[in-house]
Amino acid sequence: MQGYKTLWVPGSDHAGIATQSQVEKLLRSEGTSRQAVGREEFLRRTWAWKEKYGGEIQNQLRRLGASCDWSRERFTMDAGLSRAVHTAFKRFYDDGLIYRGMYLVNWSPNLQTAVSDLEVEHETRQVSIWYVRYPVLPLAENREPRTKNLAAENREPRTENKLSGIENTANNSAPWGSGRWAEGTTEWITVATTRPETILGDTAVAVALDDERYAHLVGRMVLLPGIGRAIPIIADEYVDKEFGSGAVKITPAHDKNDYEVGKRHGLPMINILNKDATLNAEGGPYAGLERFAARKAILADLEKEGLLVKTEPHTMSVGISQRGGEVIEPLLSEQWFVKMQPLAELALRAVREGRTRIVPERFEKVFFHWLENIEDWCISRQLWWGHRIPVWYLSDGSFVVPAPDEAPPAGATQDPDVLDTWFSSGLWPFSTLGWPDDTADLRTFYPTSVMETGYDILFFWVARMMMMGTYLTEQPPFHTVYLHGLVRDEHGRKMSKSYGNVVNPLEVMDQHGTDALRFTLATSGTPGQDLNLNPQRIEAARNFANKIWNITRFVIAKLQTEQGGHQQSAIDNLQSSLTLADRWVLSRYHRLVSDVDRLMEGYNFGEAGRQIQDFLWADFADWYVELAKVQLEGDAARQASTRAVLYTVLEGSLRLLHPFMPFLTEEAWQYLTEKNAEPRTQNLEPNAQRVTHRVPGEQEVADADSGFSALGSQTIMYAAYPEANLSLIDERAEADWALVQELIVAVRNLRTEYKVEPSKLVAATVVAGARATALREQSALIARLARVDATQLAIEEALANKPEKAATIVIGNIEAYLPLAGLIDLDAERARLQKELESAEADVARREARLANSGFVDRAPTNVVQRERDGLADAQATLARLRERIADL
RNA sequence: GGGCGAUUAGCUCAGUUGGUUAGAGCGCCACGUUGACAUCGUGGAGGUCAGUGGUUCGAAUCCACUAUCGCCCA
Repeated sequence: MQGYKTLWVPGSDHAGIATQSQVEKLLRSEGTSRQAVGREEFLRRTWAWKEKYGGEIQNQLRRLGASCDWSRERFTMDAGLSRAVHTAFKRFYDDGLIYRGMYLVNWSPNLQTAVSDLEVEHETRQVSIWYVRYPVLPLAENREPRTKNLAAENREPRTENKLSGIENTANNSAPWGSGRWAEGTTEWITVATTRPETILGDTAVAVALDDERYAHLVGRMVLLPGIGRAIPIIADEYVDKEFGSGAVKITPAHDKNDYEVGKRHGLPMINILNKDATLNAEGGPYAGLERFAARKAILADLEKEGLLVKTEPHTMSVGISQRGGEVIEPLLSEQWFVKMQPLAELALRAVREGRTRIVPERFEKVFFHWLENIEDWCISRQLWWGHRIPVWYLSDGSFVVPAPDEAPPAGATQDPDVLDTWFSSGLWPFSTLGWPDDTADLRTFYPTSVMETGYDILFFWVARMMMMGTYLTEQPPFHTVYLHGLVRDEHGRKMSKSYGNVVNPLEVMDQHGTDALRFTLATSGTPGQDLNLNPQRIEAARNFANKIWNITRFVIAKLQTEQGGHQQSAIDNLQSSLTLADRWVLSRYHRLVSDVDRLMEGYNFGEAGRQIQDFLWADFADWYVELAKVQLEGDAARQASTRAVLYTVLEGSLRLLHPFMPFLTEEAWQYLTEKNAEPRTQNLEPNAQRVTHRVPGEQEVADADSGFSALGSQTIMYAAYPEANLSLIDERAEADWALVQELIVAVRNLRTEYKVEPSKLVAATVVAGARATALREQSALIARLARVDATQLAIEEALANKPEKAATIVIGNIEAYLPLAGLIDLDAERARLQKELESAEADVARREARLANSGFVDRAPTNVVQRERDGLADAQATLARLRERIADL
């Protein structure tokens, strides 16, 4: 519509975890599992599942009328995009940005895979904190702890049981669980923990550096309950002496902070968990138990051994799996990572330097904060559905990363893991256009222009596209990120299947129409703000659609001439013969076009839509259409000009509204312009054909006269988007017409107050002084719209004898009298006028006070002061006339 | 703990850089089948713009603090 060459590539990612979970669920229902069917069969089943259910979003998009290029639909697992993934991995690896290592990662026991930091949600929970005392070994028996560094030489977490040779040396050999295990102990240190089961993996007890309570114990050894391992007491800056007992157990393989402490002190890292969160052999007597069962068991034993000092309620934040919902387990394992810092720097710079702009701007701060504190990205997933990591291992333990077109070495085996789905989604802006090949699409459409998505995936997706795109293509993938809010239910609750408040867009579209849903979604909120989808609002939008349809029917009917033709005409040559109402509606229309343009440029789509609705309903339908009925009773010239205005304004408004309500406007526009022999756009607006080039990076259509304009008469999609003709914005006409409207509304109001039957015509005398001539020109309209008998409507400069028994209207210097025979009660009329008088007095007083304030007169802009002066003059006139009238009565 | 957002009519929400008496839809009241439209029309009621303080000639709008709700990050 504006002549830009645009492309919207539709498609979807493979949603690795979610999809695999669904297919595994399906397999379970068949009594089998992915392990049982094997990788190949599992992938076959997953592709089949994807073919069956994967198109839902695409179907919704199609129904919504999204103008995607469906011929270019992409899927992250397509061959082309997979090659892009492989290429990107290779590039990052060769450049030293991808590495593999044994680190503490977020482990999802349900899904049995590592997940990234972003896939862990934090939930505040009420838990218990247990105080457990550990026996401190006598000085003589203080032994060197087993020191073992995790580092390179020890990749696999230790899983074998190494308890042999270590038992309780506190002068007794009673076994664990006997209730006498700690007998004879004379010194203790008490630690506080929320996870007693991890005691089994402790490799130290730490106290604060400056904690005098424990200073004498630092360097001593304690005996680990349940296991009998001797571990040291160390001092570390990490410990907060105010927290708990001031002494904390250190479990480097199962806690992020402990991991750091462990690294600082060279502590062994003992992994006590299996992949399914049951305890492994390191769990000693608790091996084989599930983590929470183990917790119970060990607490019971601690109690029995007299080691449980106390239990307190505690509030803490727990990491929850975004997909699985279970508690995430920090687990030491070998994974692939992307070094984030250098990539984050690129993305940060792009936004800081304004090469990419985030709308609304406040999200830039969030974006900066996240990227400035980013940690390396764990990209390997222990899943089958996804892009298999392009790394092959040789029998000697070394590995190679071949290029996509290189064959892996014979006999090598590929890494069994797949990449995080977002790794491939992060390449979307260019992988879908053919990258890494230098394709015509890539040259034409990359970098893209506007990335529009929900703020909830700013980090997951937008930041990764920015980082990966800027690194791999040396330019930010888009110049603008437009973030919308999330759609919630009518009371602001998140839509969820279990809650049953999910709105199915397809059902809404069946019920109220696609345009109603689109218009509601587009106009219910503001950028970046969540939107509560109110069903009543959808109905209202449907009613609006119906209104437009009826307006269009009316206009089309009025375009029929006596000859049976469907007459449309341009307003160009009619300027001189336009009525005040015509000039008013044209002015309002061009003001609207100008406002909509400004709002759209500023990404204020909702406000733009609301203004179009407001104009069409309140100005065009409620007023102009009613006026046009009267004007169409005039002579041939008046009829012709009225038709021209009706046609011009409606046709333009339909184009203006088209992005919001594409189906209705297309249909209405087709009917309205049906008999068009040639494109009307040339006549409608002086600049309508000009193809502009306003957004940097957009591709200009080769030639404004090619195809584009020729198709303009066939579909509204190719018709030019309206441009405002500022010369038609007529302040004077708007002000003059506002007075007429005010008069009409005042008469209607009086009719209602005096309970005049709607069908009854009344008489009226208007005294308008200098405005009389101008108002007289509108008398036919006033008579019809106010339901005044045209033969009994008098508009005078002045009136010698004012009617006694008549209801009075005062608007500034204008008075109107309605001699409502038999209905006027003078007392009631006086009381009514008295009320108006009071409001006018208040108005005058307020304005006088403002104008008496020298600060206001001196410092406010002149137009504001002038408006105040004009308003005061009007109010004073109203006041004077009301006083006069009341006195007369 | 840090940050962000919201708080405006009974409900759901607008209100662009501060500038007449704060708007819309739905709901409510009264009236109405006038040849576009009852999925409608006409008229109306309804708000100390969460609170306090400040800046300003002027604050729903800017600043500070507080309260409540929600979200993000740690």
